[in-house]
Amino acid sequence: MPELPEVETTRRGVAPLLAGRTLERIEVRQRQLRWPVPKAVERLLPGHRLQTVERRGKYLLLRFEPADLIIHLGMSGSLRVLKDPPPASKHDHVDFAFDRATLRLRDPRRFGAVLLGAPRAEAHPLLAHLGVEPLGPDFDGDYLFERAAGRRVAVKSFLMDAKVVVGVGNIYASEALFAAGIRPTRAAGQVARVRYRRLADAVKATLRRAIEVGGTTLRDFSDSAGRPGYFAQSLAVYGRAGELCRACGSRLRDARVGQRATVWCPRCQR
DNA sequence: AAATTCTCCTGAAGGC
DNA sequence: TGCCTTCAGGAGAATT
Repeated sequence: MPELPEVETTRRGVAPLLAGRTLERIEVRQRQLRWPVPKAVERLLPGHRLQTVERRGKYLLLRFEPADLIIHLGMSGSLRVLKDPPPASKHDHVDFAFDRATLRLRDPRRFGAVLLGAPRAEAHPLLAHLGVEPLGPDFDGDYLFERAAGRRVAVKSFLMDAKVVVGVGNIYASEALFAAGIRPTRAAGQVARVRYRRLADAVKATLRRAIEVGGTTLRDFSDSAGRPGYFAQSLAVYGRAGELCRACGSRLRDARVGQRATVWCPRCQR
């Protein structure tokens, strides 16, 4: 599923191909995504040039002069740039036809979103109160420690709270907590400052490494091949419940934490 | 205010 | 082989 690294990979794939191009028309085949695709998208954007493609958390922001196009990939969304788009298949919900290529949104589960930020995405209610960027300068252990003060929610849920820090989904939260030696179920307010420093470093390292690996999907970005299961081979705990810890050999435990599948090593993580 | 539960959707996986 | 059930999951909304 698209996490921050895959969204960033998508951004890096789309930007050089489409920035500066003119959006000629939009075809919405399925308007009912997470929220209905606003008609204003089709009304305001065609005829305008795409200025930049940016990212805020897991939201992609396509900046046009009149307004920003906001795209979220949800769980199963993907974007492709197609020079010569084949006929749309069942889950190809929206096409953005630019002068040289078409940006096509595919999203089988329809948890994704296409929205309009008018005039700018930052003002949109969904983005206005987001937490800090995990790879930005404001995210560090001290920040986490201060935000966690008094919180009794599990540290994993805390780390996945977009009002705290954006873009850390289930996979990376699980992996970063393992790397930092912190048990996911521990109350957020019961984690020491020094351990939050390790956690913040682990989040950054994990995301950066995944973005690097995600770069391999860049190369075949505009062809129609499915994307590879990047990063999967280097996962220490996610999806490995019942298997043995690669660090100490203990059997990995699992439970649901905040409605999310969670795996940890009972020996390495306290 | 904070924490928990519910909700959207479809494909994959498991059970029989 | 096939049908039915369960589950996964991002994250806002609703509820406690």
